[in-house]
Amino acid sequence: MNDVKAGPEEEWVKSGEVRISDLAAELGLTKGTVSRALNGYEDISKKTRKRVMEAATKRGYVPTTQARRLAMGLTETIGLVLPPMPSQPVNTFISEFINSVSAALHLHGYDLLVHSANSEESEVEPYRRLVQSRKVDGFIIFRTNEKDPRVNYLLNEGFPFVTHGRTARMAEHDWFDIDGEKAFRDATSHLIKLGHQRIGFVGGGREFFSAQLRLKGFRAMLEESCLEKVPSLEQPGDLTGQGGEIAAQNLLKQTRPPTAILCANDATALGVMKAARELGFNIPEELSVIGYDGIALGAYIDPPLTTLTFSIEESGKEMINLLMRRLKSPDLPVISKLASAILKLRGSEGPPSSIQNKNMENCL
Amino acid sequence: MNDVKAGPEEEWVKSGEVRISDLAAELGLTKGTVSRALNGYEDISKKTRKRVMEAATKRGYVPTTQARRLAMGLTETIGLVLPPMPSQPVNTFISEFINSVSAALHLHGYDLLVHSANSEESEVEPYRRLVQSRKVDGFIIFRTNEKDPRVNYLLNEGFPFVTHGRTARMAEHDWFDIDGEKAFRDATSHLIKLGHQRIGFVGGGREFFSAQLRLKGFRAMLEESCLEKVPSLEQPGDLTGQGGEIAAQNLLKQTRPPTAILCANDATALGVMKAARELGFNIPEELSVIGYDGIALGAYIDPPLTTLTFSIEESGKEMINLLMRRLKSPDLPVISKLASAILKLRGSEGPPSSIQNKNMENCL
DNA sequence: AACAATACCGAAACCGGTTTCGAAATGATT
DNA sequence: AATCATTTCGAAACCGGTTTCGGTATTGTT
Repeated sequence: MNDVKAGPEEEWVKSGEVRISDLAAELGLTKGTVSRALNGYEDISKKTRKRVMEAATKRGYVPTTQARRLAMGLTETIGLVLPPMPSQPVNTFISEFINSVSAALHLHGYDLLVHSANSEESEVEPYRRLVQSRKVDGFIIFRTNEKDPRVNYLLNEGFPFVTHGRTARMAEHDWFDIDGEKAFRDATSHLIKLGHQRIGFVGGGREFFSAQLRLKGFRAMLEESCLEKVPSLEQPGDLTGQGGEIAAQNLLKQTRPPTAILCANDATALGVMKAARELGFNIPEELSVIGYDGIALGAYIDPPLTTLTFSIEESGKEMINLLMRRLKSPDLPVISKLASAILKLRGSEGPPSSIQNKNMENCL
Repeated sequence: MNDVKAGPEEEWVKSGEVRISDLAAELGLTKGTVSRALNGYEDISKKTRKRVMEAATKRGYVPTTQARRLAMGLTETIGLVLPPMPSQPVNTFISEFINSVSAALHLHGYDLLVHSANSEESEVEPYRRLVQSRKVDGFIIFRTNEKDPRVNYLLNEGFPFVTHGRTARMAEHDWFDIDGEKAFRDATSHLIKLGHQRIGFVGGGREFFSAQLRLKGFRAMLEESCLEKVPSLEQPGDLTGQGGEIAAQNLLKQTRPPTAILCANDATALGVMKAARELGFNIPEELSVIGYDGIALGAYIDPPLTTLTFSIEESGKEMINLLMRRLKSPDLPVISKLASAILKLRGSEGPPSSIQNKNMENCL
């Protein structure tokens, strides 16, 4: 039933074994002619074109990618270098991102080359290798740092790329980003409206530009609402669960702990929630927690994690659009796209238990 | 400081712009000779070899991958097709897996091509395309089904691949797998030793072979321990959080609900825990829950999820070993590797509240 | 019917490497 | 010094396509 019934006379052609020269010989044409016929050149008569195309589909001819690419001088491949992963908690973002980028590239006939970075060598080394060996035509870069060596290298090389996230040199390259500043203004505003006056913030490392922008949004909304900025309520983190735990301990052991904590991402938020539980804080009654990333599993914990979420699929699509444009016309001016995150209320936040009433009407 | 100080006389050579013919001309050799010198052929004098290699490093020569591959008739690329992802909960496995596979491939000089499958076309279509266009030399396949069309296609085609997970035709192809049967025997045994007598099981879809094996291990240990097999305690799932919720409701609303639930994976377990909370079951006092996958973030929920875990990094490494062996010698007999999972106790299981004492000593 | 314009295809170069084969140069042997 | 074996490299084919250029064959013009 599953047999490959290959009779003795029936020649079984494994797919992909027919070359363009075979086709040409079979048709009594030269491979140049066959190539032009298949690629829609105008100097081929309708009759021959039809003959060629029929023979091609009949014989199952598919051009060998390597040869085509060599001849045309392009790789039709985009590189994506994974950051070294010391088994970070919630990397669901990465797989979804890869998926969407890959799908978007496929629509343009491009392939995705995923490369891993080992932590022993310089961050730009993988990029250098891929550029020098001409394995890719461009790069997708994510998790940008403010001063990003990868960006510096590629800009210097004049090599096409687009980043997910802004950098110090964002005026010089195409980028896509989520408006984290606005997102955290929104989240902060939401907490303030609930009655919170002491709000903690757990950031990412200073190196992550996006984490800085989130902090900026947080501060801006505090100021706008006439809440004093308390330095001890701003804790650094590292975008991991463990970092969240440590930061939360620093926040909650204070004599006047915050009634709410904003976290630079969901992994951090999970760590914060864990620490809070261990210190006896009920969420959300005694402590509100809000994350950022919208990881699906935040909906399965108790209480479900309120978070700022955005469409990864759309991110991938947009980035590929930017990159394809750049590949087509390398000299076009730099453009960028800023998408917004939305606050997804799931239950880990609420009004503070002790409502410290204070005149919140106006700043004056 | 970051300037590229390119004096007027200093020619700035963008990396990768020097071809083998340039090198040859510069050295007064032919490109054939240069090629052999660089590739360690024995018919090159030490003197010229040294001369060539020095010039190569000095000029920063790196062979163009496309040309090399075309000439050598191989792609040095392995394909990995991502399953269509309707934004599943806990896909942290995938990104870690990609990372480890990519790193392992890199050691062998291979690249990883990640392709996405859209759900509208047949499951094998992406594989067919990659094979026909000769973009890859082999495949990594994961999440196998018992009757797997991808495996059928590739076996039929005689195309190299290795699977993560067994299939009905596992005698015909190389595979790597975690011994899920043993893992679930262990987990079941652990629960029984804790005193549980009514243990529920939430499986994966029938199509996932691995889920079937886990069920098998569960049943085997029940029988070995003389516990009766209660059909209503075995619920189907789909390896998602939502599936876990539904299954848990079916289990916990029974007149005699189980005191423990084994889940085919962690995503399912999260759904089970959510449903249990909503139905008022305390974990682990009134209900023990055990998952499978060892996702890092299971440690951050309350209670931390006890789970069966294994090294994804090792999985990737082993699979690449199998695949490289196959590529080198296509006619070697099929081999496989079975690794074992370990039970990671984190706190979501414990003795049942009402210890239904029954003679557990021996089966007689 | 002679000539120009157009349609169509073959021939060949090319992309940038690798590999085979043979010839020249060198060294060893007698 | 003549012969043979080795070492070393050049020449050329090849991988499988694409693209340019030029030459027929065909059509259109007067």
